[in-house]
Amino acid sequence: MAFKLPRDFYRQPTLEVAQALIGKRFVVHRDAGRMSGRIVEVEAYIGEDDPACHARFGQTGRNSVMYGDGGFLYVYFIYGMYNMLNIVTEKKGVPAAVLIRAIEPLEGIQEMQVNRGRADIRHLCSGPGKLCQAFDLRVADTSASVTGPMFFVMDDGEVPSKIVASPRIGIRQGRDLLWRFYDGESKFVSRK
DNA sequence: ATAACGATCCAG
DNA sequence: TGGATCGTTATG
Repeated sequence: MAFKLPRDFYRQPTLEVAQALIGKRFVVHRDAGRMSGRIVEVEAYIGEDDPACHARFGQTGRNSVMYGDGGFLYVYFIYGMYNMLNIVTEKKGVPAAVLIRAIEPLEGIQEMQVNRGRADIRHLCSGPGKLCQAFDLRVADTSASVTGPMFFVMDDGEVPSKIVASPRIGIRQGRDLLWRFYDGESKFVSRK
């Protein structure tokens, strides 16, 4: 019954995609092996009018993938040392994405522990910078398809019992919007 | 050409 | 609670 989410899934309105991603399984296949985990926390960034979205200054060299079709990765570098994983949403021409903020590790935990330099499973992917380090996601992965053999998201039938909405974290503008969503039952979110 | 700052994390 | 650390963007 498990199936890979098709590109049409990501073409839906961003707020719908964001909430629907909670409980889904993010999978990465590399030569090193397979890693996966359950998405438990996300944030939506939508359009040039969203003051916290990277598209607020219009199309630039960094954010151009956000203007393309949904279902592709947007990984960017921030604070001089961290990467952030986003999945582009909406149809071509609408700049929007979902930031993956926290994941419950399921497969490839040993490799994640090596990549993170930490053993505690709760500290492997409980934050957007942490999960990129755990999965070894880099800016070079930007524009890769999230419906391909290397990166994809699975619906494996698990359904979160309750999804909580809150303001987005770490931004200065746009705090009035409740565009952060997380699994209220999960112990793997970045914070409550 | 330059300066300010950011969708963070960790140690102390 | 502050420091690390550097690419991106705006401004002159």
